Amino acid sequence: MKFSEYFLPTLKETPSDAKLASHKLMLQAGMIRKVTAGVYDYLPMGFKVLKKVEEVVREEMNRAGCQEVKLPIIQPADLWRESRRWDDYGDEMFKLSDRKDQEFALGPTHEEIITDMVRNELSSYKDLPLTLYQINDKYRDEIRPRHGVMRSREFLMKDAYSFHGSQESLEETYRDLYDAYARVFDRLGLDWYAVDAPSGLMGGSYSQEFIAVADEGGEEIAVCDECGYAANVDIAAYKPSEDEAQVELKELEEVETPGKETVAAVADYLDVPGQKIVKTFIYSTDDGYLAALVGGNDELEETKLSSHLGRSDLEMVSTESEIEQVTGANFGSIGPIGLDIPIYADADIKAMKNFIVGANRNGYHLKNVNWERDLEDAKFTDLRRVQEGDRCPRCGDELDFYRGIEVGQIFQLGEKYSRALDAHYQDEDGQLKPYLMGCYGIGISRVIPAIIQQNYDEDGVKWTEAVQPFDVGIIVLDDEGSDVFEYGSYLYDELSDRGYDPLFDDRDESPGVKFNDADLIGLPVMIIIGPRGMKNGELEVEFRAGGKETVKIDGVPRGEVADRIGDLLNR
RNA sequence: CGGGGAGUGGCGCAGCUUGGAAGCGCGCCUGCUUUGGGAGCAGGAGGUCGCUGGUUCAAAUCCAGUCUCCCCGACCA
Repeated sequence: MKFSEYFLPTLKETPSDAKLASHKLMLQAGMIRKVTAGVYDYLPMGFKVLKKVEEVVREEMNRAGCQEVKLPIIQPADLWRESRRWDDYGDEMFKLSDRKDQEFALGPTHEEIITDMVRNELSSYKDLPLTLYQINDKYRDEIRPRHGVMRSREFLMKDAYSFHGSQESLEETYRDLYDAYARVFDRLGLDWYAVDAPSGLMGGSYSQEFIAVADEGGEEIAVCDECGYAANVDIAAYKPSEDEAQVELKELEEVETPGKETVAAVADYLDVPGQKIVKTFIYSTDDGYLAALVGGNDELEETKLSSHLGRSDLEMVSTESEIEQVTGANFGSIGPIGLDIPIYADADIKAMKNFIVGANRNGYHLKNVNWERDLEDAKFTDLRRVQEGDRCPRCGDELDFYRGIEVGQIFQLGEKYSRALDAHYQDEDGQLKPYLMGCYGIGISRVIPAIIQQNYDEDGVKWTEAVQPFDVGIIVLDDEGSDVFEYGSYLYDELSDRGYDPLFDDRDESPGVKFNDADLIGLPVMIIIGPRGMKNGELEVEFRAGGKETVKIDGVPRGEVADRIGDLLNR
């Protein structure tokens, strides 16, 4: 490609509304332009990179035995009503209607569509298993789109769906797809972790996310380097504390704590460590109230509570009047003792003795509370968020915490959609059974900012080999008609003929502009041909990753120079 | 949805407090000079000041409403 003919509008100044490096660089390097919040144009170079990501994914999906299809973006509301997700997905969906007032959605995902497609065709166990995938735009009316194509409302996703007659088959495909994903992200050059994940709106039993490590990422994960345990912090488990040594159980005692409404204030007032206090949260459900208890310095993880209880109707009681009605006290003094509601306590505080809770009487707390005597009905389970210093639930080694960008997620969905959509097959005994399903997504468009976020410097992008938009740049530092330009022109043709993808910077621009653009757009190698080098009988080859080579051209046949450059490109 | 901020040539911004000729830098066009890390000189094109209404002799500027966008948070790939 000749730069002068390529639609590659680089920006000297960085757009003010971009904060993240990947967002800035994609705009500056002329890859994307914003159309409206969360919706972007891909310019030629951006699109080229996008297609490279897509191709890596497609190759690995095909290799894993998946078949590519193309499903519609416009989807009828009826299908979504059938799966009951029309309301569950809610405002997250772009909804529209046609001239007859028929309702539709722009597909945020395709479980309904694909299940509908196969339900009339896969009628025998002999047809299973089957895995289909597509690479297609998805639409989600994000609450807050941000960081360019990192979180946008229209985005390109690879989504695959598998159908099975047995859990074993589902698990086998799940493992195969896991392996395929590992190959994809390795090939793309990402530094990534696969972590246990909540399955959210998709439903299902087991799910893992693929997280590209980046400090600016929106996901937080806990990882054990010792045994390989890795989980999204929303569900990450920890190893509970050991029982405190034999301690005498002291007498329960009500103490005055006037106006002390926070853990810190109470701890300070009573001169005890904050962790000695147990926090109480009251939740309402369709079937009444319940209490959740965590340590004073811990954070209740609602995801854990709701998945432990297996219910999605949890709502934390957050108005003064309601909390008073349930406990008889205001927020600063609520506690579990004397409440006639189920009590769930975090496993980590089970070992505590003689601790402190609110007295359910304004301005008072209870000291020397003990489970076996005062709260014998409390049920213990993992309820709190993991935190710095926690130990691995499997091996006890200390957990490491990272932030990252979610680039993929795989789910064992089970029967959720096949049941809802009445999608059955007949097994060997002639029994009608719903398929077991899995689904597997990769955020193709999000992979690009993830790669950039892991590979850039102050000058611009440093592409990984799998997605680099060009193999090499040819920078000529003289105008058309000069020997310099002519030599560059020759190398451009020659390298193209040899199967490389060069960008020939033939623009009438000053050297500084050309060098800076080359760095910005991430040309992995620059071949620099200028009058100065020409005079010395040489040209320079400069690597984006660092390092420089000089190639002698004086008296050397051009073909040999091209050979030499080819060697340098291949190393 | 809560909190903060911004809408002025393609991009980045000033002007608004105190109403009175729409400016600056970059980019763009023409010509000449330049050419190894974002060149110089000269000339030029380009703007419904987000939108609607109001106040006023006069509104980018004051008032009211409205739309859009950005940042932080709760949600999600």
